[in-house]
Order: sequence, then structure tokens, then C-alpha cells
Amino acid sequence: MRRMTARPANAHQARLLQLLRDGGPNSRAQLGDQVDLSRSKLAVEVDRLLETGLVVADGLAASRGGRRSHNVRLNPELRFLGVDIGATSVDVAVTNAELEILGHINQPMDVREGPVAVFEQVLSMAAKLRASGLAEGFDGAGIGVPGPVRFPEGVPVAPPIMPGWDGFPVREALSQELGCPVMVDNDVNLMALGEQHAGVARTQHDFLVVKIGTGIGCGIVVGGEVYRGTTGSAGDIGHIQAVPEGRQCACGNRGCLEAHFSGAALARDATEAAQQGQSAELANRLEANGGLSAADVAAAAAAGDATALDLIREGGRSTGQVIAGLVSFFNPGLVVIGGGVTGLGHNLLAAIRTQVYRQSLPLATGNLPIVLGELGPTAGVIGAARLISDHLFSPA
Amino acid sequence: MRRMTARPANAHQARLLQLLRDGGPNSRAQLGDQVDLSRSKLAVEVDRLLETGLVVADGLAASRGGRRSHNVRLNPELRFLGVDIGATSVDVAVTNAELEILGHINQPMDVREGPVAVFEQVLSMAAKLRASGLAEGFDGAGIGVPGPVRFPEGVPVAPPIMPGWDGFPVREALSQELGCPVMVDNDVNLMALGEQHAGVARTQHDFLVVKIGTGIGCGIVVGGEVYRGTTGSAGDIGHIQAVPEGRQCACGNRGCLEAHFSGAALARDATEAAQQGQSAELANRLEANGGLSAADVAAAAAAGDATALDLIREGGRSTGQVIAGLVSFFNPGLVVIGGGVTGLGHNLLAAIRTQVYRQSLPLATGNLPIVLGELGPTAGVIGAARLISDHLFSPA
DNA sequence: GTTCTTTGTCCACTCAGAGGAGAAAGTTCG
DNA sequence: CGAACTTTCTCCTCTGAGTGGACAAAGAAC
Repeated sequence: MRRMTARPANAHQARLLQLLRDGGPNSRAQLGDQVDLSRSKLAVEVDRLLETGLVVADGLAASRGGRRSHNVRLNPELRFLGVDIGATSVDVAVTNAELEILGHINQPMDVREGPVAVFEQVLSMAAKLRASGLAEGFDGAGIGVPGPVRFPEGVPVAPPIMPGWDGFPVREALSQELGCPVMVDNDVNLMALGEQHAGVARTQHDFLVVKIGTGIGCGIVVGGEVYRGTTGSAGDIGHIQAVPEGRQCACGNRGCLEAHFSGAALARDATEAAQQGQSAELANRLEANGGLSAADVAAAAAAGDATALDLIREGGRSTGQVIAGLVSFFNPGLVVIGGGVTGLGHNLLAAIRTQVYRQSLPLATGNLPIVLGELGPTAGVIGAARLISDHLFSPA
Repeated sequence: MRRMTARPANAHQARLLQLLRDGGPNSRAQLGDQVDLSRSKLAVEVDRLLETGLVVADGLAASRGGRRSHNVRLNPELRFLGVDIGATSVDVAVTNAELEILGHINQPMDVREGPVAVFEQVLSMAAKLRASGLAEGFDGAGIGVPGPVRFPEGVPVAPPIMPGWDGFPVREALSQELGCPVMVDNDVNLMALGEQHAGVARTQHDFLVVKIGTGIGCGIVVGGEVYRGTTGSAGDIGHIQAVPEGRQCACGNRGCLEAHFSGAALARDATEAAQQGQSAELANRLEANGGLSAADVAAAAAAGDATALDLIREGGRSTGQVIAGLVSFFNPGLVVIGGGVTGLGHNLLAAIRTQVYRQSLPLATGNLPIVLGELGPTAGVIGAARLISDHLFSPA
């Protein structure tokens, strides 16, 4: 199939595409209710979109008490690729233009192997999805990387946990390989984008998404737009001091949040506790698996292990301490907790909530929900697809 | 004089008014260079503005190698009132439409006396400026208050340091008294607005302004727009924890930044030090003035007093600690330090810089200037005038 | 079948804005 | 001083986006 080359010619067309993406098939009349255009003008723009092939006719809708309407919808053959590169695994998904996930693969990987190796893996995963008949090609791709990105160019900058990626032209390279437009962003920003449009933050304009995975980061949405900062490093909260004179961090300072709580820190602390005989439960799991992960701690806590529970509570306290500061500063309408450690669930959330509600002023916390993300491991790839679709569904 | 009632009828007119405000008198040709309109359309809009009286002819400009141009400018009789209510004093200023300060009064006051008393004082100060011939009336007024504001309504909400103001309809009351449109905002936001357009932040889109006065607060500018948060309390950083298990704060928690450093905290600490005989210099000043202020500490430090210097350094360290966290999170392009304690000058700035550059990651601090505000005590009133002018110079 | 409702198309009209011609008012240079 | 060039500003025509109403098509309600 020939891939999509057309782009909306004006703001009206862009808006119509977005309505069809977010609202599914629609009649001209329904579109008219949402778009503040005369019916005549609307019909013209819809006809032009039909000509481009971005939009296709979709039969007759049921009557609403009068003549039945002719529905239109986004071309069901459009395909977007969403890629979410984490520190230790990659997610790749195919969506249609309405951003429904048609196929999704996750594979372990080490981002430190560098861009060339990782790219090879991503491309083979994309090829696998294509081979399974889900897509003949891609009309656009979004990709998230676990570090700061110079957004306009789509290039990672000075990423601490992914040496070798600094300055690697991710956007251009992937665009070349896939033959379609590509947008690159930080993984946490994509998670925020996902939760904003398909998840728990659907009604919010100003909110934070704290992703606790191998590391820890924060997505910031201001006025409905992802905020990336002056150099693309906004939301880099892993190295805010959570514990004065605390643990030594890889960044050179002491007491960084990430050194005290993250997937990696939790696994480390649990292993220490097991080795020191503080918890039989954890020691058993260490024995059995040859190592401990955040999931082990979650399981131990669920089984009633006090040490595991303490670790989670203490981590939640540190995290809550930092989030409390951000809440005072930013006054968000919602805080979403996501990432790999959401398996820790309610225990973690309770510890964070307690700390935030205690430390921030009532005006900021009065009506502030702190909740878990709704999309789990798909948040990143959905956000990635959203990113490229926002780009393509805006005036050229 | 009849006060201005007209408003720009469309976005073009609004843009033209803003250009004339920020660039002074201009010819049609010069305006055309900045506004991306055909000369014919531009002429039409300028003529309409002339009809409204917002803009007046301003004679012939010097030739630039051809026919001399007819300049136009904002009506020089337009007057804005800028009011900056602090915790312990009020500033009131009159500006013309180009936001040049024509007159400025500062008077001591205690905001805790409540809105009625303070209003009376503000109105009498405004009357004094009017009586001195600077204005026959006001075309708009901006007012800043030292606490959170529900911005659309212009009403303070739950202000901790100004009991009695909660819910007081500042905007409506002042508008009634002055007979002109009024906008209300937090004092720190106005300071940010002032520094953004007339001060040190002129080229920045994303920056922070930390105001250290009686209390401590932060103005946040995102994409050139002041960010106020979901409930109007964004930037309320005085109660972020700077010292774990630190001093008891009035808010009920321990170790809040404001409890460790602010004009009030500094005066308190200096008095304690003087009473405990730690500094003869400070003790002398305490004796002489019957009390100590931040200015006394500044003077003592300038005279070489080690205790005063230590207090400043320690305060700068606490402040820097908090700012470091904000810098990691927000990744601003500039941090401006302002407010009453800027008299502490270089010593304070150095302590803050040291702490921030040490604690935040290089990508965020790499090219991050941390500077003192440029406008000093006029930042607030200039920002206030700017606020109302932005409102009036936008499409009705 | 008649009447009412909803949907979609067609067409005439309005209006913002572009762009060119040309007049007005200067400067520069031989 | 006069001719040629420049800049500014006005006027007039033309275009194209968009509106709104008339009308046809298609179905529901009675």
C-alpha cells in the first residue's frame, strides 16, 4: 500500500482529523456541531479530506429521527508505530489512526548497548509486527527514550543512563529506515501524553506524571501541552535531594531521590536486607531467583512481609517528600504515579499521599487527587503514537 | 477628560497597540514591517484606531531617504494605575500607555489590617498622584496582593499572611472606586511580568522569579505566559522543606524555607545573634534602631561583620537548596532573584549560585544565569500596569 | 399519505485582505 | 537646479474564504 503523504491543508482540516481520531466515525452533521463552521464550508473541507484519502466514507448511520447520515472516518489502513525505549526493555506497538493498539511486543534490552544495537532490535520488532499482517508499512512513528531530548531535532542530549546516545540523530535515522515521519521525545513525556488523552488525566490541563521505573522522572503538562524546559531536561527529578547527607548517588551528590527510591534502588535495598537476614521471605526469593526485583518486593509485601513493606513505605516517603515540593511549586490539578513500580500499588500510593498531604499547603492539596496511571505498560507506546499523530494532524 | 472606553476590535488592532506600547511612536511603514499585513489593510486598521482615540497622530518623522512618514503613537493622555500591596508596605504608581512611570509613591502599611483599611490607603495614595497633576483619571489599574488569587475573578483565596482578605472582591471593589477596568494578581507574578517585559528577562520564554521579601515566593513563566496553577497557588515555595527537622514554621510543619530564610527570618536570626553577643556590630545596630531589619544585616555584612555574613550565606544556602530542586524540575532559562532582600546583593547571590550549581545536573545548569532583578522596588507596579494593559490591549 | 425532522447540496452574497498603480514628498547626484 | 531614484501612503480592483438561506433527499411519527 502507498503510505499516507497528505497532510491537512489548513487548521479546519486538522481539527476535523483530530475529532475523527478522538471520536471515531462521525457524520458531517455531528462534526458540524463540534467545529463552529457553516455546514457548507464543513462539507467542502470534508470533501477535500476524502480526496486526500486520509478520510474515507463509512456507510450510513442509524437515523436520529430524520434522514440518515453518511458517516466518514479516518482511513482504517493508516498505521502508526509507537516505540518506548526503557532502560531495560523496549515496547513496540502498532496502532491505527484512531490510536487503538493493534499489536504490542515487549522485549528485554539494555539501553547501554548503544543506539546501533537498540535500533536493530527496534527495527526487527517492527518487522515482526508487519510480518504478522498488522501493517504493510507505517505512516508515522513516535519514539520515546529514557533521557532528555532536544525536541525540535529529535536528538538525545547528555543522557546520563544511556551513554553513546548523546547526539545520535534518532529522528533522522528512524525516519530513514521506516520511510515515514518520526517524532522523538523523552519517555516520561510520552507517558504523560498517553495518560492525558487515553488515560486518567483526560479532563486535566495542568498535571504531573511521576514515572518510577529503573530511574525516576516527571512529565509536566501545562495548559494541556507537555512542557519540556529550556534544554529539554524539565522533569528530571531523580536527582533532587530527598535525604540530606543521604546515600551516595551516581551523579556525584548525596541523597538524590533516585539513590533512595527507584526500581534499581529498591532491588538493591531488598537484596541487602535479605543478605542481612532481616527478612526470611525476601531471602527465600533471593535464593529462588538468584536476584531480587521490585516485583519480588511487591510480592513479599503482599504476603505480609514487614521488611518489604517498610522498604516500600520508606521509598514512598522519600518520593512524597519530593512530590510535596513540586506540588507547592506547580499547584497541579492531578498527580499520576506510573512506571514499573506501580506493582507496589496501594502501599506505595498511601505512603506518597500521606507525605504530600502533610507537607504541602491546603490550598494546593485541597482537591488534589494522587492516583496510579491507568494505562500501565502501554502508556508509553500510546503516547508515542499520539505524538506523531498530533504532528501529522496539524496544518502542514 | 473622558477616560478610554474603546478596546481593540480585532487581533490586528490589539497587536498594533502592543507594538506602539512596547516600541513607542512608529510610522505606518515601520508597523507594516512588524505585522505581516498588506499596507492597505494596515492603513485601514490604523485609521480605525485613530478614530477610537486610543492612538493619535504624532507629527512627521525624519526622512529615511524618501518621503517622510507620519508617526502615530498611543494617546499620551492614557493613564494606568499600578498597585503593589506587600506585607508591610504599598507601592502605587501612575504610568502612561507606554508603561513609563510618571509618579510613584511608597508607604508603610500592615496588610493584616484587612482589605478595608488597606483599600482606603491605596485610594488616598491614588488620589494624591491624581492631585499632583499626573492623571485626571485612570483608564485601567493592576493590583498585586501578597497571596494566592483566583485570577479570573480577581479574588484572593486562603491567603496565609493576610487574614480577612479571603474572598474579598478586590477586582470589583477597586473597579467600582476607580471607575475603570481592574486586574488582580499575586505580587510575585506581577514582579515576573515586570522583569519579563521591562527588566532582565526580556529575551526569555521560560524562567523563574524568586521574590524574597517578608515571605518568599516564586513567579513562573512558561512559554512567555505567567503560570498560576490550578487554584492560583503556583509558586508558593515558602513552605517547601529546606531543612529536615528544622525550625518550626507558622504553617505547622518544620524546616520550611520561609522559616529559615526571608526578610522576617533574617531579622529574627540577627536579633537573636545580637542578643547572644555573637556580633558587636549587630548589637550596636539593634541598640541604635530598637530593632533589626534585613537592611541592617546587609549593612553589617558590608562592614565586614562575620556573623551577618554567615547569616546571609546560610540563608542563601537554604534558598539555593530549594531553587536547585526547582531548576531540576523546571529547567528554566533564567532565574531572577528579587524582593526586599536584594540589598544583600552579591553575598546572597553567590551563596545561592554555589548551591544550585552544585546540586543540579549540568544539562539544567549548564547555561543558566542566576541574576538579581533589574527593576528593584518598581518591578511590582510596572508588572501591575503591564497586566491591565495586556488585558485592555487584547481583542474585546 | 401527510407532516415533521434531520441531513446534505447548491448558490448567491458578504467581507477581510492582498496587491498593484500611482500620487506625494523626500534625497542624491550630475 | 533638474533628473532620477526612494520611501510613504492612498486608492481601487480582485480573490477567496466563509455565511446563510433555499431546497432536495430521506426517514420518522401519526
